[in-house]
Amino acid sequence: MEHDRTPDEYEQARLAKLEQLRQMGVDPYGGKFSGAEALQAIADKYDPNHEDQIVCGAGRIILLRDIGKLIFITLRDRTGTLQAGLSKKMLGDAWAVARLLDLGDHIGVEGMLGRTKTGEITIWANTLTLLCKATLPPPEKWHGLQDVELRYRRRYVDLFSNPQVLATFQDRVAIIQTIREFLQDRGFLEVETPMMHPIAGGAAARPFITHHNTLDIDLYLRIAPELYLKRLLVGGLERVFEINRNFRNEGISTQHNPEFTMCELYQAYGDYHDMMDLTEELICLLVSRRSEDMKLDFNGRSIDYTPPWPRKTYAELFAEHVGCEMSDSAAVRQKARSLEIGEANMDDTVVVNEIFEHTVEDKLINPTFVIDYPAALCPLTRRRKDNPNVAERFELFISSMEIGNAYTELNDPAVQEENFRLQLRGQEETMATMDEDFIQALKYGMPPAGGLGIGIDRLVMLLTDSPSIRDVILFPQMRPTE
RNA sequence: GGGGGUGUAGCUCAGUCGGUAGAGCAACGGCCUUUUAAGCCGUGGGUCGAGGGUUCGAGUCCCUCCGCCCUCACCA
Repeated sequence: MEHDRTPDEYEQARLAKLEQLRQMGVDPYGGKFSGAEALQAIADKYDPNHEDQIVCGAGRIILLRDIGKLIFITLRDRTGTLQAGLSKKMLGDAWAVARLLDLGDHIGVEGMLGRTKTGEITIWANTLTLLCKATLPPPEKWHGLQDVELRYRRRYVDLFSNPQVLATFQDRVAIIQTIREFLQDRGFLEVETPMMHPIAGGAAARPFITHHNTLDIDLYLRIAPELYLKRLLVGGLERVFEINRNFRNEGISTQHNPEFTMCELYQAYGDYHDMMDLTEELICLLVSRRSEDMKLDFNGRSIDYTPPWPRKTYAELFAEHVGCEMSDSAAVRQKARSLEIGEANMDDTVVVNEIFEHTVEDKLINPTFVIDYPAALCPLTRRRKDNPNVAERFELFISSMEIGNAYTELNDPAVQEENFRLQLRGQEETMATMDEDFIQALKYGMPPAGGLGIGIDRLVMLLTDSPSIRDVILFPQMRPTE
């Protein structure tokens, strides 16, 4: 539909100008433009005592004021904005080009760096080079692009018309860079493991299925890199991490996108307490770069990241917020019924977890480590030595969102194999495949280790006060338009 | 999948009780050599998301469908 659209009056007008430019011998799509300095750098070197500096800049026209024989243009590049003054007298033949400029075009100008009567730093152009004629108009200059659907579908327009959106994605880049540096400083090696898995493992989620023609096998887009990163532990990469996409074929919401970015890391000879220390240190570092007092607003609420963060056991939080012990099966069942949880066909552990998710998680606003999960929920986790029903696992909650998930990794191949068997029982065929190779890897010996996963998108949401995951993913998944 | 909201000009938005479809920006034409979201004069621009229904008459009321947003459910 988009392709068949007949040009509207706006596009027609610009196409007509484009044709005029071609007839004048001007390439409306320009080419390499050498010598342009960053606009901010140009503005910075303005010197009222030397208004004879010749400078060269390029950018997109975001505002245009036509005063007759003089046109003022606000140019923007990656560094900022700067005014260009185009006068009929100074441009000569190129004045004809100037008169055909529109909002959204890219141009390059060269000329003297000066000021206007009102003090605005301005490049008084001697030459004007058209670098790209835009044949569709930008959104309204006051409000930018507001329509949420269009913002996601045409993120390129969102980015150039809403400066705050660009700033958020620049923040995202900086955050991820800081995470990389933090981990590299601690001796973690960044690796890339397969995105296409013959067996979808490392998490319980419905995978996307694809097919390799030559091998004639189905493959799954990975739901987690965990099992491959642990193979690397076996291989001797004692500190390893990966920041990359996971794919889960599940619901879409303000906290879920089918593809999302996860940072997973593994540290040999560590445990989940080390992972808590590391998580707290990392996130506090990120927060400290954006906040003087370790507080950041999210969704209209102030979140206090001041360490140390509480580390409370699952059982403790359950008793505190639910009002009964999780071991009290009768009370737990009664509570479940009062929450309208269909508990009849569920194991006690599952019922407890349902109640936990309904009752406890939305109370966890400031960063909180929930530790020591029921072992039955954690097939990849080592059990506590003093209590085999409890797994050495934590989840980090901030603003009721699960931000991190970590364990002391299970490295006993026999226990791992048994856990897989229990997990596979009763599951759908597509998800029920034993990863024999992973068990084999464990048999060669995986050092005891702490492992951690941090949901990067959700973390960026918190750090940039973005209420939806779509606001921190450049191209969120949308239903295609027909 | 359930519930709620929303869809009007390129963009941002009004549109009352059912009675000729509106504004700003943008566009087009004109004036203007120091503007600052430039200003002034003039002109054009609509499948009111799609389809059906009620009505003398529907942007408005009803039904179906579609997109998007929120929310619940689902979701180690």
